[in-house]
Amino acid sequence: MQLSEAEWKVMNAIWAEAPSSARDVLEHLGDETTWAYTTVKTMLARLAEKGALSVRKRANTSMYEPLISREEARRSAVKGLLERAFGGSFAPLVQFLVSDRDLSPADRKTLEKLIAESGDK
Amino acid sequence: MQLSEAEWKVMNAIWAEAPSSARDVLEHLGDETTWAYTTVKTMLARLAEKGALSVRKRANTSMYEPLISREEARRSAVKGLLERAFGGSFAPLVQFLVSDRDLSPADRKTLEKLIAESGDK
DNA sequence: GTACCCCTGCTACAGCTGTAGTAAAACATG
DNA sequence: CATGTTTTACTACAGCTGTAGCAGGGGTAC
Repeated sequence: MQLSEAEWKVMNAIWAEAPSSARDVLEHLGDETTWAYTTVKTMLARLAEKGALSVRKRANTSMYEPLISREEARRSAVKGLLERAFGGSFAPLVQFLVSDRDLSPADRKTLEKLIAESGDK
Repeated sequence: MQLSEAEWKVMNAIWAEAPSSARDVLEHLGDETTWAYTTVKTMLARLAEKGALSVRKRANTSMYEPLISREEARRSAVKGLLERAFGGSFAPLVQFLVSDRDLSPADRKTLEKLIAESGDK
């Protein structure tokens, strides 16, 4: 499942705390957006319609919960990036990450550490 | 500069060989798409308009060359992914990559090797 | 029970994206 | 040159995305 930018914002809010009402989402977004309440509602409706969220009425308010996990969504997103921009294979992406001049020494350190740990598993 | 899926396809063709005519691009795409010639033309025109390509007429045919590098485009794409899907920071992405269960042993090996090499520099 | 506020279900609408058609100019070729 | 082939410039149009308005139902506080 591919998510658009606005959809990611909403899903991020819901993964952070579920179930969430539209108002919860709006509040969670804080000053990350200047959306109207109804904009959030529209996004939630679209996400529910495409199967990313479930809706359940509690009193008169709809509560939303994720039907897809953050992991799944991330996997799709990474896969999409890989296909569009890196010829579909993994190595060029990693190559790019480690050689990107925007990568700070701290980031590089993080990378090394993570890899080392993953090797230990 | 963010590129859409179709734009990536065209840019990939042009990075592979520039300058390219619309027909060159279409041929380069091969069976990756079933686009009409005019679809390629439309994409090229849009990319030129948004400053990703330059156009120069050779005889009666327009030749296109990249104005942005693959590196730049990749950087933007990775940045976009990072922001939408990984809270904007690098570590979670790498964390995800190394722990992704879709990652083959070969990929993991690649990752380790690349990191090790980058450490050597 | 009326005035207010919140929530819901619709509808709207512009800009972007994918995909292409058409008309007309330019060229190639017998 | 007349005809077929390429190429170009322009236009089209549906679906997706971002962004929101409106009308009406329900609760709440007097």
